[in-house]
Amino acid sequence: MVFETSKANAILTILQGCNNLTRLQKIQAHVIVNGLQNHPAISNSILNFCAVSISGSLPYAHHLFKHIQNPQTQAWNSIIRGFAQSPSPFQAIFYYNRMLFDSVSGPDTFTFSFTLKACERIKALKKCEEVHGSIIRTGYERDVVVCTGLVRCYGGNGCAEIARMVFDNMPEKDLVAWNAMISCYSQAGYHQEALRIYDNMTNENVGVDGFTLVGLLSSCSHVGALNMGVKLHRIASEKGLLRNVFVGNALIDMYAKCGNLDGALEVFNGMPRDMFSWNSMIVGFGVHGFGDEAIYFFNQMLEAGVRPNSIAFLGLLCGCSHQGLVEEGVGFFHQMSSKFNVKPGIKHFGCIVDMYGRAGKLEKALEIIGDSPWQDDPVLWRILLSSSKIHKNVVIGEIAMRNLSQLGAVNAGDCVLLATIYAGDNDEQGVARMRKLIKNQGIKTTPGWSWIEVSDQVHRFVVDDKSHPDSGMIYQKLEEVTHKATMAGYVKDKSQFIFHGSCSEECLESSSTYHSEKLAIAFGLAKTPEGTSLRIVKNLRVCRDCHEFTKFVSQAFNRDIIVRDRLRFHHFKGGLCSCRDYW
DNA sequence: CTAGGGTTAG
Repeated sequence: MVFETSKANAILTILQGCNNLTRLQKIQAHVIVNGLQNHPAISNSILNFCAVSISGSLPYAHHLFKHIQNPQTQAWNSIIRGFAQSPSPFQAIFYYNRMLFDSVSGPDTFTFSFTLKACERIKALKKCEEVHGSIIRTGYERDVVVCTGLVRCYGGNGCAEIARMVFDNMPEKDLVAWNAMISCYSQAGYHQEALRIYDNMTNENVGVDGFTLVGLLSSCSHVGALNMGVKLHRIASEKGLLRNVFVGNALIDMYAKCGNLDGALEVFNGMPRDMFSWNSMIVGFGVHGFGDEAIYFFNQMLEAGVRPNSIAFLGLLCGCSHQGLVEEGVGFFHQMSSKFNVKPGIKHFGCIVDMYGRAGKLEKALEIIGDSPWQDDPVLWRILLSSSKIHKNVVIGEIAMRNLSQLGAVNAGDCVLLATIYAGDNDEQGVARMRKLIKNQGIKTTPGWSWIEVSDQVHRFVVDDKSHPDSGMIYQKLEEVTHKATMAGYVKDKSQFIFHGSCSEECLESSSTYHSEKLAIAFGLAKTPEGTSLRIVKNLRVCRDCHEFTKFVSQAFNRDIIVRDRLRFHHFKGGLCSCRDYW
């Protein structure tokens, strides 16, 4: 077929400036009048606009595509890309399959990129592996962009190790590829690995941008790596990235999660803000138990014209609950639906149950669960059990456990909580029953660990850890620390296994010796200058013995020790803890 | 002459 080149070129130019569908349809009429509807570049351009542009129309693109005879690779790419970024990415896979099996046009790097995006979004690991195979067969496995897509796709499907293998095999890596690897680790929870990638990166001289910093800062938040975070803050400042909201928000979160709310506030005050910025501040105050501040920031957010979403309320309610602001919390809870049109989710109900429970109103907490749509979920019952522990209430504790049991959801932590309640009631048989339950039912325990950051390195410890290179020194130091703490008044909880108030799942892992945070504390004391604060992050809740230990250590060594456990922050200072021994 | 990487909660 012969086309009139000058007319075709004119139409292509007009198409490039097209920004809405009505206009496109007028151009299309023009195309038909001139007999150019089968001109490849023109039909591709129209198709691409419809499939990809925000003002396009995917259903219309779908319609157009059906009428193309023998679509070329570019046309397939447009339709695959359109569906990959649409609410139904599986359609992209459908077109990819058709392209491979029914079409003479072969896939290229673009095809693979878009298809991988779709696999990532719908979590299609099998398809990802299959596409990976095709990439190797067609010889595209050396392409940086395609490999970056593979890294993300494997990472998003929970295969960080395979993502890393693809990454390591890339013949050349640019900044985007490095950033993808960092965010893959960070989102998969491999925070130490994410931070380690940064060291490799600096050796390779690829530079750093906002994306790099955001991924790294997110990992710093999770492991409480304040020193590293501060270093990244400095880099952001040098590179003029402090006005980048993504970077700013990641910094706010990092400071808040590392227990430095002043730092968070300082960043917050010096940047353009969006909903994330407000939420990070509110959540930050909330998890530290500063309800008044969370409420203040919530109101400021409203004044700034930002509509609160469910996360803002989560932070707000968490703060109210930990500070004991029951009336305020319940008020906000009702306003969620009545005033802000935010539907309370299970987590919000959890805050309310916790709020009443913590305040000692256990019957009211029980009533809330009964009125909630989540009686069949273990989460709320578990919170009730935890409240029963704080108030040593055997009756409600047993009700909570019975419900957990009926749901088949009893875990080791639950048994420990109830055993602790029994122990406080001097019910040795009750404790023995819980111990037996765990043993006979083979209930799984979560392995406990603690992180501590010393200079730029994050060190991780488990119970009775001997794997650290400085292990010998650490145990020696621990003896000294225990001795000094004892001189200050610490009495070791000698009972084996959750008697007389020990209450962490970590107590199940070992009948004696040292929980992970004691090792982290000893290491921190040995490796940091006198007077500096120690920051520890652990994945389980602190047990009574370690809590007492840390209080006396903070006094004996005159150190602030900030422990972030699974649920909240404990600021130890001068022999006292900010949780006032309620947790 | 169409690609790839970003923050809160969980």
